[in-house]
Amino acid sequence: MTRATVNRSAKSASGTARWLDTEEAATWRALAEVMVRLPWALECQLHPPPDAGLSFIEYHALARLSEEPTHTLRMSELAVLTNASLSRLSHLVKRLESRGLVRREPDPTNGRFTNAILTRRGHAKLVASAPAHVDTVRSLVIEPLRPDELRQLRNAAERLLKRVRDE
Amino acid sequence: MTRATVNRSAKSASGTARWLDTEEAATWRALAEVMVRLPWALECQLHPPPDAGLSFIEYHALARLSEEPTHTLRMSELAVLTNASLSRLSHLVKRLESRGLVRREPDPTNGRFTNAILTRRGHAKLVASAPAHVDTVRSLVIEPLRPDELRQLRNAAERLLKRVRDE
DNA sequence: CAAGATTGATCTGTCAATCTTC
DNA sequence: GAAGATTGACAGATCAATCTTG
Repeated sequence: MTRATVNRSAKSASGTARWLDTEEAATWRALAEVMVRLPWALECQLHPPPDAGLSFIEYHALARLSEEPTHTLRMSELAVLTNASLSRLSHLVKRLESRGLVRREPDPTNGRFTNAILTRRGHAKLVASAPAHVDTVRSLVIEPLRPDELRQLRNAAERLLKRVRDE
Repeated sequence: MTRATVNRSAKSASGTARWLDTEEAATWRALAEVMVRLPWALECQLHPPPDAGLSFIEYHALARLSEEPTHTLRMSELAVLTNASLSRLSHLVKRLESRGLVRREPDPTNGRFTNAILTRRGHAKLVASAPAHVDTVRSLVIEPLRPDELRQLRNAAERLLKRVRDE
């Protein structure tokens, strides 16, 4: 893995190694565990046996396509929207295509672009999966928190994102 | 993938599919993006090229071992502490062992258990990696938030964990 | 036979290299 | 030649099956 091109400037201003205090460490541990367990729980819910389900990222790729009036997005746009690399998305869409959930064709306007298009079957699959998935998100993320706590969570998440995005 | 044994009861009480409102959806999107980007940023920082670094879970496995007075934990205990399956941990520790960072031996007390033991080299590797990693965590998670916001984040994370743990 | 641990097949993601279109 | 996209080799995770010890 040579991911290191992505993140460089991740160093504290001082340069000295200041340790986390008890409270900070507890916060970090809780967040780190959420980052492992919550995605896992959602994968489990979307992948019921016998396995004809969707992975988390497959679900969101279909969902993003369905939000477009034309049910179409360029591969590069879809990659950004799903937080995936173009390479990952290409492999992913190839699999979805082989299942008949998505179709690809070159953009008539500009042959460099590839359009990913949600098929009828893909849309049906999404519609069939969405209610249970949304129920799970509601149950795991929304319901456990009061409205003010939800706002606080959103605030914190957006602050962290701002930092992690422009590293 | 047959992860579905893990999560069953993830359904809203009503059973009807209630959609997320705008605010809820924004919260969920922000959290979902954090769950993708933050782990990735940390992997990048721990895996500098040329790649002799540690993955996030490798780092934490070594860290957990180092917290034990004997630098030793049973495989099954370490699996729980790192939120990994025993199978995943077994593959992982085998790789760490081949790099000389960890050593395995059967528990003398009870041959069914395998002890994972941090080696001198493993400890050195951890000590060498820790400052930059902690700096990154501080920069990406601690510094962007005020103390009260940190407390709110911890509170929210722990509430979500309580729900997701006993699904 | 149950608990702890390991193994092998398979699948998905990463990286680097390549192909195509403008 | 650069941008968009794809490909193939490899690394790591999952699942199911297996091995081992008590």
